[in-house]
Amino acid sequence: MKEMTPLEEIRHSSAHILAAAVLRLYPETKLDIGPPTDSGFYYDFDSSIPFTPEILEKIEAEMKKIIKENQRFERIEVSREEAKKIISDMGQQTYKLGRLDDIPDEESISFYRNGEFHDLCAGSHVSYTKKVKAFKLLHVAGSYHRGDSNNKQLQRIYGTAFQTKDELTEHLERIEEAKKRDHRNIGREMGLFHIDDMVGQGLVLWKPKGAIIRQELENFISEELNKQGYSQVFTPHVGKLDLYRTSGHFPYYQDSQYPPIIHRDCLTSLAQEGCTCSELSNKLEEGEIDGYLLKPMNCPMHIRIFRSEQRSYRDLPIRLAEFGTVYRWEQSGELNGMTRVRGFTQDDAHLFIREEQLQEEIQGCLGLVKLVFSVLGMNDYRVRVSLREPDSDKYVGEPEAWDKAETALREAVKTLEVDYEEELGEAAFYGPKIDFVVKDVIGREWQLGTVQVDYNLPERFDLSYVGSDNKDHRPVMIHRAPFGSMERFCGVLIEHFAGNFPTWLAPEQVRILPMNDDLIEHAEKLMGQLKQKGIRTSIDSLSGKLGAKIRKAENDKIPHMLIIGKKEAEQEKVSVRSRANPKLDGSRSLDEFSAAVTSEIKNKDLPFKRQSKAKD
RNA sequence: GCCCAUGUAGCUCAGUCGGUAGAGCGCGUCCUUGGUAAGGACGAGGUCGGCGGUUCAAAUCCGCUCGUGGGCUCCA
Repeated sequence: MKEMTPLEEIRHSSAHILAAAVLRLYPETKLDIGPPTDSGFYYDFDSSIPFTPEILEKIEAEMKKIIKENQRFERIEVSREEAKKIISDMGQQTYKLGRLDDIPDEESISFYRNGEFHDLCAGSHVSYTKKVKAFKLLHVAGSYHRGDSNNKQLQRIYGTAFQTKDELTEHLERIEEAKKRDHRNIGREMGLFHIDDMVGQGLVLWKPKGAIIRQELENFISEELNKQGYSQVFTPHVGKLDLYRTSGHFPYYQDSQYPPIIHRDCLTSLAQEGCTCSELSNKLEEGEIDGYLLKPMNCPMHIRIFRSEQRSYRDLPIRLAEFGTVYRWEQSGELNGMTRVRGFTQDDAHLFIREEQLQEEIQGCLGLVKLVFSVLGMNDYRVRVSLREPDSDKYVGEPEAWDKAETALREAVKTLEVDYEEELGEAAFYGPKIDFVVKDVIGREWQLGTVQVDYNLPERFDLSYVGSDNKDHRPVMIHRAPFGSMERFCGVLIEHFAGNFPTWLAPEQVRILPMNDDLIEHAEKLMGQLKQKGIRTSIDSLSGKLGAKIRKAENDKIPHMLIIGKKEAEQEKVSVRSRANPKLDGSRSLDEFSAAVTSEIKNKDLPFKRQSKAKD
C-alpha cells in the first residue's frame, strides 16, 4: 500500500466519492483514473453527457449525500482474475482493464470499496467518508486518456479538498487574490501591453510604459554583456529556407513555424501547372522551390556570422549576442498572455568555443542567469537539467556528442550551489540544457533562463577554426538566454512584483502632486530638474483634492510621490511619500530627494515590501 | 489542434418568459483650490464579437465563425 499524507488521503478519497456520485447519477459513465494533485484532485470520465456547471452542482450534492451516509473505506486485496471479475461486474472494462494490466505481477492488486462503489486502487484512504469535511468541485476540462492526443478525450472534473472548511475558504480566496496579480490584468490596468485581435493571436504590442520596462531590462543585460566579452549583432527577421534546411528546423518543425513565404511569381507559375497544396508542400520539403521563413530561432544567423570570417583558436570564445525576435506557430489553445506567444524576443547569444573552454563558459553563462534573477529578487525558481529521452528519434547528432554535452552540463550545474533536478525528454533537439523555471500566479511553470550545449549545429554548418597545430577544428556552441524571452520574462516579472516595480524599472518613477493649480508652475520647475537628472517624472494636475491624487498615484503603483503645497514652495522643500523606500518619507530638499532616487536607480534597489492599505 | 465555459460602453459587470439596453469606475465640460487613499453637477460613449437562420419581433432561441478563459496535447 502506498502511504499518503492525511491531506492526500482526503483528496484521494474525495476523488473516489466523486466517481461514486457520478456513477449514481450517470451509471453509463466509464471511469479512468482519479488521483490527488498538489492542490486538490481530479477524476477522468468517459461520458456522452457533457458535464456542465449545473451537472457539476448536482454531482457535488450527491457527493455530500455519500459523505453523510458515512461509508467505510475498505481495502480488498484480490487476485488478477478476481480483479477482472469485479471490473466486469461493474461494467468498467473500457479503461480499468488496461489500468489493471499496468500493475506488475509482483505487486498486490487491491480495490477500495465505499458503499456500492469499488475502485481499483493502491490506496490509501480515509477511514470513513465523513472524514471529508471540506471539498469543492472547481471545473471540467478535456484530457486525453493516458495523456496521448491520439486517444479518446475524456472529461476531467477538477476539485479541491482540505482538512477544514477554513483552509478551503482560504485556498479559494488565495486563488481570487492571485487573479489580481495576473500579468494580463495588471498589464492592461497599468497600460503596459496590448494584444489585439486585428494584429493577431499571440502577437504582443508593447505600449509606451511596457516599452520602458523592456528597454531598462535590455539595457541591464547589455551592460553585463559588455562587461563579459560579448559582441552584439543584429540579424533580420526572415531568412531563406535553405538556411533552416541546413539547421534542421525546416521541415522537421514545420508544424510550429509560420508557413514559408513564397514569391508570387513562383506561386503564379505553380498555379498554372495546377500544383496542389500537398505537391507544394513536397516541393518545399525537397528544396525544389525556395522561399523565406520567418525565423524560428536566431542561431542559424549567428552561425553564418561566425562562418563569414576565418577563425583562429586565439579568437575563441566568440560570443555573439542579440535581442533577436523569433516567430513560432504555437497551437491556439496554448497561447497565454505574455507567457506563451507567437512572436517574441530572446535575449539570445551564441558562444563559439574550443571544447576545453566548455566548463568555464557554461559556468559564466549560468552566473549571468543567476545574477539576473538575484538583481530582480526572484529567488523562487527551480533549476532543471534537461536531458534527452533515451531511445527517442527526435534528436539530431551522435550519442557520443550528447554524452559529452550532458556530462559538461551536469558538472557545471554543481557549481551553481542551488538544488536542481534532472529531467529526461526536456532537451532541445540539438542538445541538452539547463533551464531556470518559475511559477506564475496560477501555479503554472514557465521556462525562463536557459543555457544549452550544442555539438550538432557546428557539425551541420561545418564550422571550424584553425588550431595552434595549424589544422581545422570543430568549435562547440553554447546557446544561452538569461531572460529567455522578453515577453515571458516581463509577464512573470509583472506577477512577481504585482506591478510594484523597483524604481529603476518603473515606467513613471516620481509623480508630483501640487496642492492646487497655483502650484503647477512650481511643480513644473521641479519636474524639469528631476528630468534633467534622468528621473522619469510627471505631474498630476487633474485629479481633484490631494486625497484623490494620492489614491490615484498609489493605484498607479508610482514608487515616489512628491506633495507640493504652499509651505513646501516657500521653504524650497518637497514632501515625500514613497512606496519604494519609506525611509524617504517626510519633508526634504529636492536635491536630497533626487540624490536618493538616483542612487536607488543606479543600485537597482528592490522595493520595500509593505501591504497596500487600499481596498478594491 | 481537442474538450468545456465564455463574449453587453475604455474597464468590471447587471439585463426576468424573446418586445431594439443599464450600473459603478474611467472619460469630457463646468463648479470647487484642497494637507497624505475617492469633493460636486452635468454630459458623451453600445449594429449587445461577426455572419446566417427561426420569429410579427432576437442581446435573449438555433447554426456557423472569430476571440478569450481553464484544462489536455505541444513547446526546437
